[in-house]
Amino acid sequence: MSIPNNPACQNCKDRFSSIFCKADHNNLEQIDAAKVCSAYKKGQVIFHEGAYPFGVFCINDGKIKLSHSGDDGREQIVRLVKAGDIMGYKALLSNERYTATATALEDSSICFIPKDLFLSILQKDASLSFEMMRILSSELRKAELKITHLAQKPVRERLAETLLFIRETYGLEEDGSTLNVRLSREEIANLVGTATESAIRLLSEFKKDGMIELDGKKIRLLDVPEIIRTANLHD
Amino acid sequence: MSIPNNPACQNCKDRFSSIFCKADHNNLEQIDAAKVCSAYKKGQVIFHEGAYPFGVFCINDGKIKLSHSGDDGREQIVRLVKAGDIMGYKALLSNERYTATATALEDSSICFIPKDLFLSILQKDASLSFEMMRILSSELRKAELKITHLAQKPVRERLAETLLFIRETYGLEEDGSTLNVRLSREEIANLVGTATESAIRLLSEFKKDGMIELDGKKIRLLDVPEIIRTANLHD
DNA sequence: GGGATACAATGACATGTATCAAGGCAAAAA
DNA sequence: TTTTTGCCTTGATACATGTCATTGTATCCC
Repeated sequence: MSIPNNPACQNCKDRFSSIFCKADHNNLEQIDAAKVCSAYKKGQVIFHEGAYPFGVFCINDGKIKLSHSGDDGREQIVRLVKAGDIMGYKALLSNERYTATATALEDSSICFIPKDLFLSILQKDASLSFEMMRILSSELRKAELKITHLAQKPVRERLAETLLFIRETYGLEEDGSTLNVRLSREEIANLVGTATESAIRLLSEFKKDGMIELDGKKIRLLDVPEIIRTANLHD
Repeated sequence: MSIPNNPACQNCKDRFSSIFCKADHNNLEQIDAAKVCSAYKKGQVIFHEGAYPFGVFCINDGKIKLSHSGDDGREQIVRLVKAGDIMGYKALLSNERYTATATALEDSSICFIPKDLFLSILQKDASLSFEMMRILSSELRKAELKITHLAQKPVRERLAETLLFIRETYGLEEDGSTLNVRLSREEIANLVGTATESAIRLLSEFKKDGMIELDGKKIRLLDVPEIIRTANLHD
């Protein structure tokens, strides 16, 4: 299933960028003592839509997708998660079941922090809870923007926007142009909110127009300014 | 512009349902002393997308829409606000400009709470900030569900869903079937995320099918179970 | 290696929805 | 009243996009 290995939070390479960077030192020690870190293989599910949350997950290393599954079974990816991010907090805070499924996009190392501890520290540590609010606000802002674009922009623009979003989230490889994640065409489509075939067709167009280069699941962004123009980003 | 009238928070009819129901009594007194309550006419803008926030707004009475304006000028309604709700907190917490415009759907009475006071109380009052997180989580959950539905459901289903959403938010009139708000066809379309003409056409269909009754801007829900079925709600 | 399986790509087609245009109706203004 | 204005409504049309079907192409496993 998953191999535990417990790196100390105090040495976590993301301790300065994650939500816990603002946390009190004592609290960080408590978290470190209680957390359990596990390894997940690519494709493995960390938690399932509909299940009850027992804590939050903090990504030590790897990449995760969070997705809803619609009535017809098609999935909609609602968030991409990277090292240093936490996930599963929404269900925990609103005391409801998970509304999304978390799946590893590559082999990942993920820490689990028990519910009670996380909530009690949130009660005590004002700067941590403030940081939590900042994260929630920012996610909400992104979600509302996505709603507007889904309602108003054609697929072509949304695909271009999605490529830029992936770059922002996961960055580029050493060559400075290849997106640093491998997604299937279907996953890209589920991120854009369109049919797989449409995503494929438009990616081919983008390639023909010299905006991108395709090599299997590798995507190189050749002409970012043109992609930005295609995305029609004035917002 | 707007006529100030300052009802005491301690007697506010929504003090038990709003976010402040969990707030400490001392803090509530502070808020009461600092807040400014104003009256807004229907159609009046409370704050504008792109402006900097100086505080949060708490609805004393009335109904408000929060909307993004897309690139082409078309608006997308992202939230409906009612008495007891607060708005403008997202921009405040993430320390950014407003991403939406707030417009009164009817004559409303709205209190303004200055930024510094709100933030400082949020720092001190753990249960208030916890309540704030609950609200944010819940809004985020709704937004993500909307994203999935926009991406996957046809307009017909989304319109049915929107009618149910309006009922949930603003409730019904005394007759037990008329939606307790007057929205233009354009506003309904901007809530659904479709063209005005499409919304009109589908409303006519719903009427023909006996699900609803239309009388100007009044909408009566005649057959709620059938509307639920049309909305295809299994989620 | 060679079959099997999953994924990618492309074409043909159907259709939901947006867009454009024109007319109707009702409330407000002159 | 008549005019004006703002919405609502309906029809005709075009187009983007989803769906279905087929072939090609890697990748995995026995």
